Amino acid sequence: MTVRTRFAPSPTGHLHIGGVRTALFSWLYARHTGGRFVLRIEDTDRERSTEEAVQVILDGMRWLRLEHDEGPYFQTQRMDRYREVIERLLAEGKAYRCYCTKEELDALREEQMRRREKPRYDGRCRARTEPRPGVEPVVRFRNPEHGTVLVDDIVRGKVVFDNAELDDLIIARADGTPTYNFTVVVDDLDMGITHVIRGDDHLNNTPRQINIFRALGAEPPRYAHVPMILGADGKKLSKRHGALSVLQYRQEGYLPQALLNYLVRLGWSHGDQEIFTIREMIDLFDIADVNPSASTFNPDKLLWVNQQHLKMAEFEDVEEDLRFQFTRQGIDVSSGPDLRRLFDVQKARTRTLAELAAQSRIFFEDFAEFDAAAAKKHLRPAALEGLRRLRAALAGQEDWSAPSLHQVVVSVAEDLGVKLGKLAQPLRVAVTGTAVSPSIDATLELLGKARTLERLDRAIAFIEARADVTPR
RNA sequence: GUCCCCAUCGUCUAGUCGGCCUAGGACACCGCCCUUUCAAGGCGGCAACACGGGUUCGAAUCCCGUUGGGGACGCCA
Repeated sequence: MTVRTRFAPSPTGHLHIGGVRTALFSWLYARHTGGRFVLRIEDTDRERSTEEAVQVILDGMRWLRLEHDEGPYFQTQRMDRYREVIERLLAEGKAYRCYCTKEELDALREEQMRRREKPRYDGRCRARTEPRPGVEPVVRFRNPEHGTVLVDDIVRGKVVFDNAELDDLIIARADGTPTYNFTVVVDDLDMGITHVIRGDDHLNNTPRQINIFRALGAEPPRYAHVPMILGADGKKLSKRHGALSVLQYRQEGYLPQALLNYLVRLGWSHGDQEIFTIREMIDLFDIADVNPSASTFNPDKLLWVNQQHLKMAEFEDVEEDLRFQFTRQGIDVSSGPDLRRLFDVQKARTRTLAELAAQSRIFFEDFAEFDAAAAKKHLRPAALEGLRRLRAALAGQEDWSAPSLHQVVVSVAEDLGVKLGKLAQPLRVAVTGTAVSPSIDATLELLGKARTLERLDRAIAFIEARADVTPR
């Protein structure tokens, strides 16, 4: 039997970290087993579903490269099918029309809460045969009254629910549209889903869904309820608790493989290994190894994982997102160093593409002024002689590659009889405006000869003016 | 409130059938080293089996309870 998993988000907001992880687990499991991964958009709530949200989900999944093998299916396009199944259940007496008003149900709920009972529909319309004038009925599923339902969950183990705890849930609203717990069952059945991998918050829905499967004469799929991701406050991660849209992570310069790596380690591990390529995740991941306890989202670790992936990344792999960062930060990369070379130099020193772009601005644009602290410390009269000699040596330099430039700096330092640091730091501040940059030879190479000389002149003039030294 | 789930360092986790656990790794934090800056890297430090009962020669590992945390209880998904 081929494994078929699915990711079934509802387009009512952005796609956040929690959703991404269940999508990842489903995708990984399908890939690991050579199965199929289905994408389904659960948009039966017409009030809250939007076209934009659908697009955001699709864009997010594409960016993450969690490609689906089938779909996206839209529930709104399957209305006829749901209606057909509802009619069938009604005809077979497995569902019935309920004429209770919202007011009545609210009162019932309130009363039950007051009596310290679990709020649930009491089945008062179960035996009703006559319509009630003026009330459009909803359709309720006739849940078994006795016995138990066993959920044999892959990550939770066996969980038993008492049917007496469950009530007759609404499967069709007064306007005839079907509701979640029902459409999920019809879809998972029609789409041949073998493994439902979803958030822990659905565990309580599962016995109801299993009962509907049985009423339809079908065997339910296997279930795997994965633990939730909690925010720093220990509460379920949601928009209010710092759950950012996936695309937000793209904007902040995270790599999709790093985000996925971080997420896969939340609730799953393979010995002491922290960094996984996508290939390794596919090979090693098994839904049965997911642990059952909830975990807390830790932005610091995500940053570290991203840094690790950035170090290993190939230019081709990140080029698109890197260009996106430059554009986003208003940096025109059309004139300046080769991006590939820049990336290779910078990738080991930054944690995100956003940082990488920000720290690379000086290779494309002139800086407005020297960083005050850096200038005060390094652009002093004592540095003048060294900078002048460097200016002269570099002006005559033909081979503008890092190794040769390194030689130039080293020999000037030797001539001067100073340690490299004494010369390199003033030079760094002179050409970048700050005390922080890649190694000085790589910095010069990336800057190019023209920019380097120009900035050296400017720095020399700056010191002369400041120290009131007569130019020579 | 009722039902369901969970419980190892601040956080993510290792912990195969109970003995190899004086509880390992990673992030963060703190030192030191390396060093042309910042990083990266190397070395070291801090830090946990929630509590109480059992079972057993032996329990972080099994059982029960307590406590704590989370989730669900919609004509939302």
